[in-house]
Amino acid sequence: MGTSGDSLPARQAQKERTREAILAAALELSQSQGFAQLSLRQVARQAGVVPTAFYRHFESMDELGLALVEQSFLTLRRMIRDAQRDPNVFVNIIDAAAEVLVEAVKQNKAHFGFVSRERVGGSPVVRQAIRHELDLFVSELAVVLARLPNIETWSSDDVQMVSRLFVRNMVSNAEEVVEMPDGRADLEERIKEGARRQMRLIVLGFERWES
Amino acid sequence: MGTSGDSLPARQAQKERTREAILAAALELSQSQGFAQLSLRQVARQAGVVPTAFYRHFESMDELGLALVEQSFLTLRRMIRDAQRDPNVFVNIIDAAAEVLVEAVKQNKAHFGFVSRERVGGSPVVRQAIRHELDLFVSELAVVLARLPNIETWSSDDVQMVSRLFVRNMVSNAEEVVEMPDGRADLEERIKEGARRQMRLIVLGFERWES
DNA sequence: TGTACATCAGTGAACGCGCGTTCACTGATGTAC
DNA sequence: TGTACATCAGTGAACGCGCGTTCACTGATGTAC
Repeated sequence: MGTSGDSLPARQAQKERTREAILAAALELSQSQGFAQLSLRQVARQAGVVPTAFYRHFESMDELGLALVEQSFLTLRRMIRDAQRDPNVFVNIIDAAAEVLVEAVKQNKAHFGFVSRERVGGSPVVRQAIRHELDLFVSELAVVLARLPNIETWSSDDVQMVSRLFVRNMVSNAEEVVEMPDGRADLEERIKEGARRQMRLIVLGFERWES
Repeated sequence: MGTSGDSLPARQAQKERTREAILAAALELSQSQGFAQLSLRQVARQAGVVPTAFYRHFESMDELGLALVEQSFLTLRRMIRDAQRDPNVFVNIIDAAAEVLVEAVKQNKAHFGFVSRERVGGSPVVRQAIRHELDLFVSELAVVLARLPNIETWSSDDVQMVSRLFVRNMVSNAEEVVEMPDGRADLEERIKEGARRQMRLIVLGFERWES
């Protein structure tokens, strides 16, 4: 079960390539129109394939949507994993997190845009899948946060709530980065500064709260 | 130019009623499907009118969407005006705000849901109109906040930023209330408590920040 | 290696359907005298 | 008040179009011998 193109029988490899083309086509088109507004035929056209070929890969547009949710959260988790390895995290976790967030979103606008758009605007099935993944993600982030020096003494309820706030702000900031016109370094810096402030606020507020 | 049904010529009054029926139909249908997914014919059907009659009132679905944006922000502004008159505001502004927010959203799920959904998922025209209204709203709220005892000494930049955070959290909390199943008083209380905490956090954090 | 058959990803024609928009219309409401 | 005409909100038929889905198909890839 190789991940991509390693020594599969030619037929399976080609099928895999078409599947990727369909996913990429849908992701690309959904950036301007929103996934929920896409038609099966539009996606097939963009993927360079006849509409009926779509059914060899997905039962319906909803199923394709779920595959994109999965893809998007893989991207998101990779971002967190990379961030944890970044040595700057040990110097100043908040500055590093703001930096990583903005950079990762910039480089994966399609996936982050997909999540933030379809989280509220998508079909019921897709919307629910995203909410579920985000809930999971809040819990996963809570585990990471719980190990941090400033936070390790907090109650697990408080950590969960901070995690929820962080994720909520992450989503909001990702929305802003996605909407950001290209080449506006000033806007980018403002968003980063905003993200830093918000995180500091949350941590400061909670410390004082507890004391 | 009476607002509703007061002594207009019968024909105009009837036209106004049909217009309201179209707006109500679109708002209702958009709760399950999202406004961007609605067709003109669906809206006309739900409004009890033939598709061509739609054009007597709106040039296109986009124009109807803009009318709904306008309606929704009238609702939002009414909420803020009522909240300012509420005597509890002088006792504990944060608790009062959380209470008013949840109650107002509960009673206007359709409008708040419309804004939170179409803010990211709508057509470009509608999306931009909502962003513009929200920006205006941040500035308006900043004026209100600037007069509050705890805040009156802050710089206007800081007030603007706090206003932005409040509005962002308001939108997030409104989303949660809209998604809340009916009759779950426990969930409602949790959302309220969350909103109170977030507002306290923001204010506490900012106070400490400035000191 | 070569042959005969099986598999199956992608094709292309066809279908019925709801869509947005046009057009000429109808008949109740409004206006002038 | 009554009549003759104007206005115009809503009607209903018609159009061409893109849609999702079905079906029988093709031809390259895979397998058995």
